[in-house]
Amino acid sequence: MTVRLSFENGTLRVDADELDVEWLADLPGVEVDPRSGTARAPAYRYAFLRAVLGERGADVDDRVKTPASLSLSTDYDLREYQRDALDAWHDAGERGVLELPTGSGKTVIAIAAIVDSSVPTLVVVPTIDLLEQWRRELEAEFDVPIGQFGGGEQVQEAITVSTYDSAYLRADDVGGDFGLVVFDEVHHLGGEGYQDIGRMFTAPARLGLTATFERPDGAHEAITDLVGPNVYDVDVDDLAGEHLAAYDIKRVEVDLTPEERERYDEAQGTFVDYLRTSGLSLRSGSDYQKLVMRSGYDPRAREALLAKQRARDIMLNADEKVRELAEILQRHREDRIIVFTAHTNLVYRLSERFLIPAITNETGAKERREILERFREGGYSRVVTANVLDEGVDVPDANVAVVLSGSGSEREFTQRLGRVLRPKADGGRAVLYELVSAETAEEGIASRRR
DNA sequence: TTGACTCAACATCCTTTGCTACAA
DNA sequence: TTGTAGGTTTCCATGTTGAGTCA
Repeated sequence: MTVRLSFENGTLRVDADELDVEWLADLPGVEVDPRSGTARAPAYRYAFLRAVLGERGADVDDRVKTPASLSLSTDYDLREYQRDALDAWHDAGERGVLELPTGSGKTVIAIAAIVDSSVPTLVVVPTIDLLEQWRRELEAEFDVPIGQFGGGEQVQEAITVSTYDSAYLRADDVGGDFGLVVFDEVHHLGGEGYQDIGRMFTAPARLGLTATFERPDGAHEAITDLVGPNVYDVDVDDLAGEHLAAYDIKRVEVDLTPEERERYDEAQGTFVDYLRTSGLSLRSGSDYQKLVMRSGYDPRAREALLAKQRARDIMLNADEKVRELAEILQRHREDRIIVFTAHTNLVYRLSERFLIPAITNETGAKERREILERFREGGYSRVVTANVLDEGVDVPDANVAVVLSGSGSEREFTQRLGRVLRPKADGGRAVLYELVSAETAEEGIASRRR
């Protein structure tokens, strides 16, 4: 029996000369369409299916484009932990996720992996900014043209960098063309739509890079299926002091003003009252999701959610935080500071009050570049931002971070901390201030992210 | 080529103690 | 008796991004 494998529209088509439908359907992951009689499997099962067919003694007529090998080399000298991470990935059969802190040189490891594999490679990244950074790195490192999907360009080369969005749009087409896919910030692959990217490529070798693999919604399990398990992780604290700056986290509790306290208690009370009287218990994010759905048809649920929103606004944007920030700015006159908030309104308030340049999603690309450039050169020593600079942007190094407000996300916190961890020329310590409104739900939020 | 716009997608959003029906 | 799963169906608000369209 000869089995033919081919890539077709993001799936793997499985044909046999004497069409034995039952035999085909018995292959793991293969489904037979009863009308057309064609058998298909998700593209990412390609390597696995080849192995199974081999075990079952079938002849395989493999028409998936076999990626030609490239001749690549690199001058990079890997640090010990980078070498260990790469070895762990090889030992896992070139499938898996490396969890390393921001600034630990994930790109370098990926480049070494590309050299070791020397097959056509797609690098998938979440933002245009990262697309450009990767492209520059790869062009500097390799003597071959680098392709690009995204940011207004659609050029395929043996080594191509793509945004997640473009990879999703092109997967139908090019899903069979690569031997290795590198997913930068691989936690994004857990998004419902993005998971398809992992499914629609045949690449047997897969490398995921992230600073925080686990997702609160559990979708890292899907990533494990698509890319491989977490095969290596190193913690910030393992590298701090040597490869990253040593740091301190200082938590500062502030009180609400009497007027804020009154409004907070009233709003939070409305929310808690609703929970008590509706018999709804909130133990997980999905419970909260139920509440949101309920708010679609239950006016009391809607009012409860709006009240919760008001309570959040009050505690996250408390006046006393602004006063505390003034002191911190005074104390760190000579330092380079990034201030983070959860809401853009507060960003603009702080920007006006302290004359600090602001960056939010509303800041155009050109202005954003200019501000960051001046920050890099020292013209500005402070920047205030909401979530824009959390990830996927090349932010010049600072040594003080002030988290005025944030979410309970461990990922967000890790990324913000990462912004001050580049090793300091003078060997100095970095510091992160975390401002928390006392006796509010923010205390819970703050402990969740740590 | 650029800028302004729209659109779809993604992420976070939650809290400590309880009701009800059903299966083991 | 004890333990466990649980429903309604597309979703309150805010922040952010990339792609696409059009002038």
